[in-house]
Amino acid sequence: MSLDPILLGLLRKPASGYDLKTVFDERIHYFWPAELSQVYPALQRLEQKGLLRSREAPAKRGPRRRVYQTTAAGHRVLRQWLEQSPELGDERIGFLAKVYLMDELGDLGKTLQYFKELREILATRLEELQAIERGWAARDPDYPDALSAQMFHVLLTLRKGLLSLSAHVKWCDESVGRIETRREKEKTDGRTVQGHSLDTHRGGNHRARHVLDSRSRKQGRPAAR
Amino acid sequence: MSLDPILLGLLRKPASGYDLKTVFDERIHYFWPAELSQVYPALQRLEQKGLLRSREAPAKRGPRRRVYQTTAAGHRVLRQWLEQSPELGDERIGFLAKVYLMDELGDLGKTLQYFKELREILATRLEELQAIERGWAARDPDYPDALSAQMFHVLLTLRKGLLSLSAHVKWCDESVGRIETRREKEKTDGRTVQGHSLDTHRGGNHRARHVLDSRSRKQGRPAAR
DNA sequence: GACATTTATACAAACAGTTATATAGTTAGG
DNA sequence: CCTAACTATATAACTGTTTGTATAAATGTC
Repeated sequence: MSLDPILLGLLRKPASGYDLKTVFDERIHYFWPAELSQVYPALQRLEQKGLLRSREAPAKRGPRRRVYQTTAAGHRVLRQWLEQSPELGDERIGFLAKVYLMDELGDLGKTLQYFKELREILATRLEELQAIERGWAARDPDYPDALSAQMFHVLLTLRKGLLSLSAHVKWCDESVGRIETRREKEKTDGRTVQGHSLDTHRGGNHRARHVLDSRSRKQGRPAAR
Repeated sequence: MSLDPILLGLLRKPASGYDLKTVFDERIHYFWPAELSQVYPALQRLEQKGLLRSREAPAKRGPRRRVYQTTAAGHRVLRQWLEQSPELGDERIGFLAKVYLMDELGDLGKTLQYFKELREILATRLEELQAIERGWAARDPDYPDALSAQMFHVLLTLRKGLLSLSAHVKWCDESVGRIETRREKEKTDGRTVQGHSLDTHRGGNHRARHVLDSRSRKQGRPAAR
């Protein structure tokens, strides 16, 4: 998927490209970041397709504003997208890729440091979301009841962030523990722990195999994602 | 970041583009999917830069193979990348974007159905990872001790997947519960729950504001990611 | 009045990734 | 012997995203 359906969803109420960028940076960036240079051409493209309409709007300060809004056709496209079944999509998780390859450094101390830094970054974002939740609760004695349909759906996304980030922080803590234990053992064992080859978990191959050894492709291919 | 450092990491042992695609589809795709049509040009580019070297290799079956391997320069670049501090990166979570906008459908039943389907997809992937972990444990009485440095790092990434997916499944279950409760209330209240506007959580504005109303930009911008 | 900041739009260039297609030798089954 | 499936490489066309730059009006402040 692309930015387009998100723009159609946000433009149920009129807004300029600049307004949209504000919203992306305040709320949406947690699950879909966007740059102005991506938003403006997208708005023009969607208007050409008839999914948005625009008008000049009086600018209180600064240059003239162009304000966009979703058309009936746009709403149809949006609903069509919303009714499709969920897909996991192709996540690219850079910080995990690094951990996967970090044995290259041959220094568990570096891995440990990496996890400690990562934990701080994740904990900071977690606190950010917790502050939002506390804010809602503080202002609304009935929270989390009596929310509008819109806010109810926003709450569901917020909960995802909270649960997900908590799990990530726990993972970091667990990893720090595992690394420290392993380092202890390295010292006691005289720093020559070699253990099993990477192939061990792939079945009892007598012929030593590297991670990259090729085998049946089709079987290994991921299912529909 | 891009595919490049991952290729440098995997090519510490020689492999062809085809071999690499196998590895991506078997192991790496959980955090970094890649297509052959992306791998081949990348290998050529990295060889031109002197980070990889290649040679023709005898093909046991099929056409001639070109086998790549990381050079000393490539290892330096890889280590440089590995030593950089972790970054969260720009995750794009399509299934969350949908939930965020799903109030458009005006039908909580659709949202409920969506979460039930999502739960199944996530639970299936979770079981996939649990099976891998069980496989390791079954074949190795000492598991998770006595792993090679490489396998230890792979274990850390596996644990991330397990904790992360568990949290996602719990989020789905929690959401299903919230939605069912809310639907009950809708019936009892005579299907006219309006609740608060979306602005409520943003502070006590007397002047009604929409999500998309523009406000100070710089403050709202996300910090370094 | 000079300068920085904010609001606002736009486009070019580069980078990253996906989909589709072409090619061709090898192996296994019917 | 034919064909399907597998192994293997390659490229073109496209889509999506990021980075950098140009422009310009209005506001605030030293």
